This record gives sequence, structure tokens and C-alpha cells, in this order.
Amino acid sequence: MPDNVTLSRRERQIMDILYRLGSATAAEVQQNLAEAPSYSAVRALLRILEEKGHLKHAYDGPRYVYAPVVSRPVAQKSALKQIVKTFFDGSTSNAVAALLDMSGSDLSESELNRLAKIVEQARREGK
Amino acid sequence: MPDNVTLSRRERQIMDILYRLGSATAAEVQQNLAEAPSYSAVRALLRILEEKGHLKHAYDGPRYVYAPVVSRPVAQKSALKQIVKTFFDGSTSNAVAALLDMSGSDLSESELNRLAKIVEQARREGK
DNA sequence: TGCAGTGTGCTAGGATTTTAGCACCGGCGT
DNA sequence: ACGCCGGTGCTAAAATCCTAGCACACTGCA
Repeated sequence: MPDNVTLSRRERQIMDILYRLGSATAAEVQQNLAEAPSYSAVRALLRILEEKGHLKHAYDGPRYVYAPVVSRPVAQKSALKQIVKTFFDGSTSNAVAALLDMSGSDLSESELNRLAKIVEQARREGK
Repeated sequence: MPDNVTLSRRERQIMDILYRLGSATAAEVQQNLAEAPSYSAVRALLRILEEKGHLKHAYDGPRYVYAPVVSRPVAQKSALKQIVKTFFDGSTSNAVAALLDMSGSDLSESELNRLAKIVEQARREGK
């Protein structure tokens, strides 16, 4: 969410879909939109988003395949930053705690190991 | 972000402010709004949000103090869920990793200890 | 009492967003 | 060659959002 504040509702919905899918054609975007408008409307939105510099398109044979301009990792970071700021008073660890709490026992053992390692490493680096 | 998809741009901005501050008067909301519109416009937005059921108001002497209807913890969870879904393919641990990576050495030792504990506990519960 | 200051409710108009429709293009099968 | 499909670009209008302004109520104070 590079630009969560300037995007209109539909625009934001579409950006989310594209970040989720990585890239998509107009038809795919339409299928993933809640209360999907006409195909034509979707295309118009995509064109606008491209004009504004949020999207770019490549070709899959005859048709356009749209993808976000801002890379996923970068978008991830700003999305998280935003959440941490508005919902966790800027405290990363609170956010992490909520995240872990939320998905509690859904995490596999290997995932937990991985996280433990990351924390461990952060600790070493901090010192 | 209980309802990230139905809110308009301004409405979302205002909800974010209210979640950040906990509660606020119209004037406070206005001060925190980027490219703030008139006081009157802000009040109108607040009224609309209340009508839609996103906000409620109490009284601070003569004036209204608005606060979100959905509690912060609940909103935190849905915001995180949303992010995890659209930016991390539903993988909580990827999100946690990004979060830690992002704020790398900003975390104090005690925070890291806390996180290590949480992970440890999740591990025990999982078994 | 009268008046300034600060609050609320409401409403209408302008700006933006969102939508659908139409015109055009190229490939492909008949 | 011609007529469908399935794609694109564009544009106008409907729907929504956003804004400002006005009317009214209450308080405090000269």
C-alpha cells in the first residue's frame, strides 16, 4: 500500500488484488472484485491507475497483463509501517505479538523455529 | 481497518486517525488530517461515519468526542489479517519476518526477550 | 439584556469516482 | 473477403464523495 491515502475505493481494491495475484488481466481483476462492475469499468480503472503511475502493463499475447509498479517487498513494508503506526502506537513488537496471538497454533513447528531464529539473530545484531 | 473496502478516501483517513488517537473531537481530527478541509466538512464526514455505524460519540462537556465502534484489538486483527492476505500470501510468519527485518535494530533487548518468549510459548502450545 | 464565541444539524452544489456504451482494430475460421 | 470474437481507447453521464455555508442553541461576560 504505497499510497493508501490518495487512492479511491475501487482503485485501492484493484491494487490489493494485483498485489495479491502479482499480476493479472482485466478479466481476472474483475473476477476478484467484490460486487464487480462491468468489464469495461474495470478496464477504465486499470487505465487510470496506470496513468497515475501505480500500474504498468505487459502483453500476454493480445491482452494486457497489469502489475504494480512498486515492488511487493517495498509495498509490504509501507503497509506494515502504516498498520504499526495507526494500530500499535508505533510499537513493532506489539504488532508481532498480535500477529502471533492471532494465528496462534496455526503455525507449524518449522515456522516457529524460523521465527525463533530471526529473533535470536536480531538480538545478536542489537548487541 | 474493519471495513477497508466500503470506506471512501476521507472516511478511511478519518478512521485511521481515530484508531491512532483512540478518540478525538472534530477539531482534533481536522488537525490530524492531511490537506485538511474545513471544520464544517470534517464534521459532516464524522456524522456520516456515525450514521454508517463506524463511529459513536460521547460528550466532553459541550462537544462531541468521537471514537470507533469496533474496538482497537478487533480492528488490529482485521487490519493484520488483511495485510497478511494481500501481501504475504496468507503466511503469518513471513509477515512477522518482514516486520522484524524492517525495524531491525530498533527493538530494545527487552522487547526481543518478550518476542522470544511469545514464540516459545506458541511452540509449547502447538505441541 | 445583548453579543461574541463555540458548538451542532442540515442541505445543496461542485468535484471526483465509477460506470457503461460505443467505435475501432486484428486474428481466425468459413 | 467477410463476419465473428475478444481485445483496446475514449467519452459522457450516473453515482458518490466532499465541501462550504447557513440556521440555530447554549454559554459566559460586559
